[in-house]
Amino acid sequence: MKELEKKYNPADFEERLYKNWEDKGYFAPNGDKNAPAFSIVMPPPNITGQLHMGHALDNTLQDILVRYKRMSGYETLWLPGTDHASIATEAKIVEAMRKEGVTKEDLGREGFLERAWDWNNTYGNRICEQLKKLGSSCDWSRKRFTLDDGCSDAVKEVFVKLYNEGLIYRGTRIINWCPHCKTSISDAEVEYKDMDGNFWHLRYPVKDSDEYVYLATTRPETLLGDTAVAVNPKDERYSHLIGKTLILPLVGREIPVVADEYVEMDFGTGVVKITPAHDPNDFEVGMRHDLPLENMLTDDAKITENYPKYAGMDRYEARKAIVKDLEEGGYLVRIEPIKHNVGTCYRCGTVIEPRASLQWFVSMKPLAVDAINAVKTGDIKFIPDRFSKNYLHWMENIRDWCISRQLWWGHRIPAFYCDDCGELVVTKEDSAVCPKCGKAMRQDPDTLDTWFSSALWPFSTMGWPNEDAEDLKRFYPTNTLVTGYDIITFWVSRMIFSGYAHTGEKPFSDVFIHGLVRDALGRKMSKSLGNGIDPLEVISTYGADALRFTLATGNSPGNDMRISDERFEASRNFANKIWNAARFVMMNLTTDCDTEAIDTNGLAAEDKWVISLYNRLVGEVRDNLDKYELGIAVSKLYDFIWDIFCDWYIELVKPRLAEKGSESNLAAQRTLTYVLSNTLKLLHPFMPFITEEIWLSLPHSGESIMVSAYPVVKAELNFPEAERNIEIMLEAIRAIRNRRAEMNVPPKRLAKVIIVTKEPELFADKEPYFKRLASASELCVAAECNDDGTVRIVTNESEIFLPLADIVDADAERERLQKELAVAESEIKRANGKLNNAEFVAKAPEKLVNAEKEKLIKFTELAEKLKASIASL
RNA sequence: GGAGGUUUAGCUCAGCUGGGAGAGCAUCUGCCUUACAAGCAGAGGGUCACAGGUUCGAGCCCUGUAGUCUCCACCA
Repeated sequence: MKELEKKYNPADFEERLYKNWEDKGYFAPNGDKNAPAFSIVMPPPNITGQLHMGHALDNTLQDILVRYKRMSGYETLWLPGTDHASIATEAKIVEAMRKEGVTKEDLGREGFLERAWDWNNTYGNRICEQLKKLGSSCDWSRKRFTLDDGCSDAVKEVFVKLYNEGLIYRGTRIINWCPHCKTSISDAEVEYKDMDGNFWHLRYPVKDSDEYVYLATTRPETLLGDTAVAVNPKDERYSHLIGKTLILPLVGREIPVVADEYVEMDFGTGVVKITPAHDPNDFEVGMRHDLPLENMLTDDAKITENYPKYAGMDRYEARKAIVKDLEEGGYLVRIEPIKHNVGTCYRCGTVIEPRASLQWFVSMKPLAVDAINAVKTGDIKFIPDRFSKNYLHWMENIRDWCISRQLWWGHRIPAFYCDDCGELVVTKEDSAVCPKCGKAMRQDPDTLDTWFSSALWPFSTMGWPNEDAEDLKRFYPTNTLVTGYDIITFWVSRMIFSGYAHTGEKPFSDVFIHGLVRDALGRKMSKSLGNGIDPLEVISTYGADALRFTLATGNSPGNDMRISDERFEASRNFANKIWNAARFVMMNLTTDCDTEAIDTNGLAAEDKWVISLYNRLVGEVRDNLDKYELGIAVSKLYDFIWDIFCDWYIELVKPRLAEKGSESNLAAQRTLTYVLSNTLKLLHPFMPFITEEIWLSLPHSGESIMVSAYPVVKAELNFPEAERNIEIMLEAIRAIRNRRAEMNVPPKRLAKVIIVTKEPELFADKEPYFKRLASASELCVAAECNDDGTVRIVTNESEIFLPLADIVDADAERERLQKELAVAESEIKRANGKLNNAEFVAKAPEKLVNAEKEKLIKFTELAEKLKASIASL
């Protein structure tokens, strides 16, 4: 046992405690194979990342669950790791290189990868160190990386497996191309944004005719890639044109008019230009009509050399030039400004260009079946449930997943080509020899979508594909996944189908969804806005516990939250409150108290009262935690600690603490220590540092609060009579304080307190409390009181008289009592109204009807008392 | 175009299966009462967005309207 520093200063101990926990190995599973298992895999932060509020929230919630389960006797694993974040990391490194005047091509693939690994070795661990400051109790000895050998092996295994099952294929499709990142991206990685644009209304001449067809486009430069114009086959306006030939303006190419159901007759002119290489719908039309693919853009969105006049122009530059030429050639009919949605790259914000390209895809429909069932049957639950609707909608309308990326930092696609005979081999081996001609094969240069490896995270980290791996057997499927709603499609959905497809089991049972952290104005925190609050700064100013408390409080599942400095300050003040309460308890400890159990013999009513309330709190907190209501749990702890324990209980026992050595004194010490120590345990998952620091200073058994047992409800700790006894006293004290404050009676001006009650035993021996807490000079419990010049306070259980003749204004007193009488009478009216309502009496639960009856009696008595008081004035 | 969230005190938000509206911050009043001024004791402040409906009873359930935010889809 050691003394606490006078001032709460989290910086003094947080780091020391964390190091101790880690050194003692508390974060690792405790090896108790008889206990039930509980596991969470951490959503791996990107190696490019610095800890931001989103991580802080996500990991705080996970840590709360994990610490709770660990203390509740589960063998617990929280498995951490990092994500190589292929596109984000590569972009970052390329940018750094650009400043040095070096390009990827200068370094070559090997050189670039070397640099990327260096970068990972230097910065990849940074965020893990930051997570430690937050108090995250994850098992760092099991830390994984999506690009480490084990994860890479799992990726190859899955790729080969799905390829052999025909669920991974290579083909030419329209994909989303980011001209800045120079890679394909998946549909999920496209963000649509509202932008101003135009409809350029054009006309294309019909060959050997004076006729024109009129159509509109938002991307006039794609005219270069047109290989047809389409109309609806039922459209009589154009039936004479079907099969005719048009002359493509500016290019002079002859293109056919085709008939296709895809064209809507009512939209625009009912004529659509078809650019199969640059539009997904046009691509489909092109397939049906066997149209050529005319790719008119380079990989950085410049016009290809096939069109010398525009070659090398950027797509927007070309747009201007082409519009100008169309106008000059008489092909531009008019320009109509519109607002429309434009797809952009989720990483860099560049407008994406749909582009026909040879890529690898995962065939999603067959894989989605189990993933849909899992959520429909409740095998996997979203918390809150409403997110399952989002998820299902997405899964049920899923399209094939483009997984190849034209990047170097990532898992290289395990496919090999024979340049001689064109043979393709997909294998886990690092190299391949052509089975047909025996020559060395060339590996596909592309890498996989970064989410391909994240999708396997719950089991690749536990040793899969080795199905005998210890962790896999013990901790998979995991219990809960904690993540934000913004990542359900990217990640959660893909883990779910991958889990079923590769392990035959769900990856997790519960998906606990939280919202985004926003600034005080409700804006998403972002670097570009500069409105981010740095969690590390918050930790150094207010402490990790204050940060965690803030994030856990007033936050309900799935909803966004706003945070600001005032809230951190309030949380820090709470920590300070606990700190001082603990110091007070320790100051008064003269004997070694048992914190695991309490002998309730010889306890005073207030001791039983606080223990009884504590005992109820245990049940409620556990219940809330089990239902993922973390915010509710922590606010109940806050109320109990501050209001009940500090403001009332400690104040109530102060007089007894002066009577050193008495039985009453020892009982108070026992109660203080027991309740404080166990409340700290309840609070530990939320505020691990301060609870440990104090707990270690109190009498305790065991090495650390974090491996102590989470409190359980004990039937023998319910004391309803003591609760009533104390509540009635508190009501009287509150009423006296109230009245005195209203009358501006200074606290130092003491007054005799006379209580008239039918249950005098309730107030026996209560004088010290009224003296301390209600400025009483003495307490008289009497059958009646007719003193003049007294302040009268009427409560349900008693009437209280305060002789303050010199400051009492009889008229004011009368007026006040009249007001209270009016309130009482309205209550009577209300209760009568209910009880006279036959339907209420017939249909409402009996308990409620009885409560109303009791109220009626109470307020009737109260009104009588008030009337008598007024009459006697 | 479709779906969902949200609307509660001046501000930020809780309010768990329908049974008399809560917290923090801010404001006002009085207190350095020897754990804590990062504190203590009090006070004021809400037609629970609006309109209907179900119910004995609605902040909570249903329908509609409006504001706001988000997701999905995307017609050239």
